Amino acid sequence: MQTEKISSENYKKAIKESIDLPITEFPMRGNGPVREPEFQKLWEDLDIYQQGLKIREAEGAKRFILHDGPPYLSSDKIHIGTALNKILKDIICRFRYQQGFKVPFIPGYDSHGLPIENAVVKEIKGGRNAVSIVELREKCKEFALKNLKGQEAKFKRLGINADWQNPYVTLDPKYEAEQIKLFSEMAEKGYIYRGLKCVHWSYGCQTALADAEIEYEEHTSDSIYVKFQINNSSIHENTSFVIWTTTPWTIPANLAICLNADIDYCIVNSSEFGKLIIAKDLFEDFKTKTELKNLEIITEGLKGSDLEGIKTKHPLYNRESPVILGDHVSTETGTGCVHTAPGHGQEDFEVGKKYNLGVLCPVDPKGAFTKEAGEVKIENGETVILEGLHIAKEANPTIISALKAAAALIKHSKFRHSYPYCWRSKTPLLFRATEQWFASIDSFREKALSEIDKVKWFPARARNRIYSMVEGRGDWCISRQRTWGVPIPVFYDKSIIEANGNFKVILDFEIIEHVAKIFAAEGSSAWYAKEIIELIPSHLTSGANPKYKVENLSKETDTMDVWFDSGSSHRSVVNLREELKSTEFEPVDLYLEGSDQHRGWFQSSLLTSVAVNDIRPYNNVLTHGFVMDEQGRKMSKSLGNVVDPDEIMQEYGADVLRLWVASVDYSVDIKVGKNIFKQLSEIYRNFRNTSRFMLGNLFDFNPEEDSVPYAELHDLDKLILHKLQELSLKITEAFNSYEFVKFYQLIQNFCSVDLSAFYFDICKDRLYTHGKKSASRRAAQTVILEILSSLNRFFVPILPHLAEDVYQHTPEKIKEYYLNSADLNGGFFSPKLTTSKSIQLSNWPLVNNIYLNPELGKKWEEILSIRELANKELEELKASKTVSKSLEAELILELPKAKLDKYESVLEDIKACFIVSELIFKEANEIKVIAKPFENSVKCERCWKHFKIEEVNSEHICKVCDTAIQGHLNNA
RNA sequence: GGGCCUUUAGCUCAGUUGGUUAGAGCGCACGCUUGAUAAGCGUGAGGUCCCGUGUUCAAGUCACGGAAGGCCCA
Repeated sequence: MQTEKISSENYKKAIKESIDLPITEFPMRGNGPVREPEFQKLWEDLDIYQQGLKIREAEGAKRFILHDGPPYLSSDKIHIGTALNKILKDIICRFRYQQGFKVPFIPGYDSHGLPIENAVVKEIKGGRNAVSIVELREKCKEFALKNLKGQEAKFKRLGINADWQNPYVTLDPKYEAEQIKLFSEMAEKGYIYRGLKCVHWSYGCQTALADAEIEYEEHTSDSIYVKFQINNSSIHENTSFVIWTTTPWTIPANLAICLNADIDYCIVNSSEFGKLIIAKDLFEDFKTKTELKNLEIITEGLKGSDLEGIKTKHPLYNRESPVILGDHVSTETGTGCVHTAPGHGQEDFEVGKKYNLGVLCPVDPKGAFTKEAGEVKIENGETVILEGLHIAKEANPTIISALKAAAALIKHSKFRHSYPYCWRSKTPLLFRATEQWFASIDSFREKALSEIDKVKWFPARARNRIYSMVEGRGDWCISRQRTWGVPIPVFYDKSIIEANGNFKVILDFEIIEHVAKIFAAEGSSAWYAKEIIELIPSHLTSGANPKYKVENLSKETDTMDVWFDSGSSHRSVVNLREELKSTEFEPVDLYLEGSDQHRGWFQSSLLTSVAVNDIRPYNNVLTHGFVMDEQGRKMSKSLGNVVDPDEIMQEYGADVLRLWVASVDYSVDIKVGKNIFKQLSEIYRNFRNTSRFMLGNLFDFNPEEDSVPYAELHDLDKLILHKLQELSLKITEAFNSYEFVKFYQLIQNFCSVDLSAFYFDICKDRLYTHGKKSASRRAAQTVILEILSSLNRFFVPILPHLAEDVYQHTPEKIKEYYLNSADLNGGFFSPKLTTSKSIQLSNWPLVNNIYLNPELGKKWEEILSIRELANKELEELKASKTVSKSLEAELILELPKAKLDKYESVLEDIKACFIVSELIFKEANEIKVIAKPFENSVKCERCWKHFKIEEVNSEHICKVCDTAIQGHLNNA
């Protein structure tokens, strides 16, 4: 041995050199915007998605299916809400994978519908009529697929792990083919019918409009008060109901007068018009508006319900207009007696259906009266045939004149109000009853409701929301008068006119089967591109006595509601894709969408699935709220508070965005903004630094050789392992119930309170100064590796890039250990893996029961509360400037006898834990901590602890440090 | 206008069946450290529990009314 020969110079040099500071290349800052794409490239090169499936396949794992709801392809960018949605899905899929499930995730896109059609038409010179339907649809397809590429790039940038090679798109020919088969099956069961519905109609464009295409503008209408005289009633002789309307041209379509059962009506005597019935609350208003003199109420106390069934005479025609009741009638304006024309208003239509009034809609698509409007006598005694008169031009003056002639017009004036206009032709809109296709909900409503109760809803209140919607909803109008959609595959036989005046509908399942084959091969544009004869199996149109005569047929021009498109995905995707399908149709594990989808996809999927599969399409449904700005207000361009996920990723990276998703209670609306991301990036950095400290202190650790058995660990080590297991339990529970905000709070607390401020701070002495190979340092490293191996994997679902970064900077010896230790916290990787270049394929850490030690936890809870007291005392001491750090102090701990006995054995641990140089126990009745400067002590130049002079050598080095230095010099 | 939902510290969240002085982490302020250093440690200051009324010995918690905000409808 050369010990005695070690020169004082070498010894002095070794004081610093022998200190084992952390060594790692792992950067403090993530620099996500630059480095995340590098990790994503690695994953793509390794084909992590397919790899994962293969591993689980080899293990014979159970499947977990989260079926993606398709975002709409109106833009090549994604909304922050869409980012939230996809990140949540990704977190869940990654977690389920780690738990051992086989998790196929097929991303989807919704590609048909009005907004795309409109955006495309806007770009066509000469408007929509400048191109053929097939050309227009081709442009729509190109537009949608271009946006798909854009959105896909954003989703990948978010780090979403999915089958990007094979997404599903609703315009995919196979998708469309399955969709019309589903339609056909519903029709076969008798769930599809053709009926009337009131729609916003633009006579300028001669088309029905969707809500999004309506603009409201100031408009001057003819406001008229009209009396409807009661027929042959002994009770109310010479009495009339008074209605008010701003659309005189709908008077010919009047079929009833609607009152509210609960409103009070009165009879008013007028010198000019006889006795008039109006709502009592509107008497003053009526008097003012009509400027009628000498009005007086002669009878009151009549309820609407008292008047139901009275027959009045239509002022212009020889027909009756009965008094009916409806809840929509109010006393806000008018007379409380509502002119009811079922052909020209949704509420009128609904109430008319209830009373079986029928529907009269004597207006053609161009806005002119039809023959049905009949003829009226006007003021000069002339009879005018209404047919051909336009409702925006001659119709109103003519009707008003006729009402005057019939002595039914009480008052005519002009009325300015906001009125719906067509966004394109800028003409005022009308309500018009039109023929539409419907799915009859009543046929399977009960079944749908009972299936709702078999689904587990997160949060639970979602169940009530969708239940009441399905319970109360009317039939589903599935047709749209649009070009960019899946055609409704039916024909009309023009040679046969049915009782309702329409052509006979040909809904032939054999034809649809044939059309589906064509769609599957060529896409649904074939409906427009092909001749009718090509769309029908030849044996139905040929021969001596063909079933159909092609020359008599015409194609349906309506397309399907896009909710029918996406609502078919259980059929077109789940039941079609090899990796998703089951032998019998089975509900998938999870649907996860925004809360607006209660009325949307959750419902359309449920309805079509119950209709054809007789079962719900999902077993669990998770909903999230909407993303608001930092004040909790809705984002809008005009407010300038829109948060673009792309900008966030450019500034902070995807992981910070993902951390945001995990940091909030997404079951309600959530807030987002600059300050929130600033906060999050600080938390993210804390996670990095926690990981960095662990990596740095494991640089020389070989788990195979250096690990210290549990029994030989310090109390403090056992304590933190116990806390790690508690954390693991809670985090796993939180993930299982999709409560990621719990993960966020727990992991944050653990990293900053339990690790950074406690365990790590205390361990630094051991790690840095006890000597590389000392048992105490190896014990701390053993524990730190346990923590790292768990934390690294906890981070994978939420922060996959950070987790990968940590893994890539993990010392090789440790990576080998991960790969070979199948028993490390449940196996770091699958035993089926022989190499792993990525942590993305790691398994979820299992709780290690050996480490659970509640008794120890309880003991240390007490000590930690004393630590708080000690810190306060030390702080005061520091404030008095007598010491500048706690190692310069000594603590006197006064304790009751019982605690004294308990703590005596771990005195060294407690001293380390308080980070002081001297700790003295004293017996007392009360717990008390006294801090004072450690008098007459010298500082060990190496570990900075203070000692009595006789405890250090001539170089002012303590015994522990001396041993470490000797060890260092002997190994050098 | 209707249905469903939200409101606790600057931010993100806890707060059991009503029961001491409403908690945590972060941020902030002040101090320490310079051996996790564009880091780390300690201490401290922050609350009209959205408002009002009621029930109760006692209300963040229960009831009723309202406000603001959100989603879906009309």
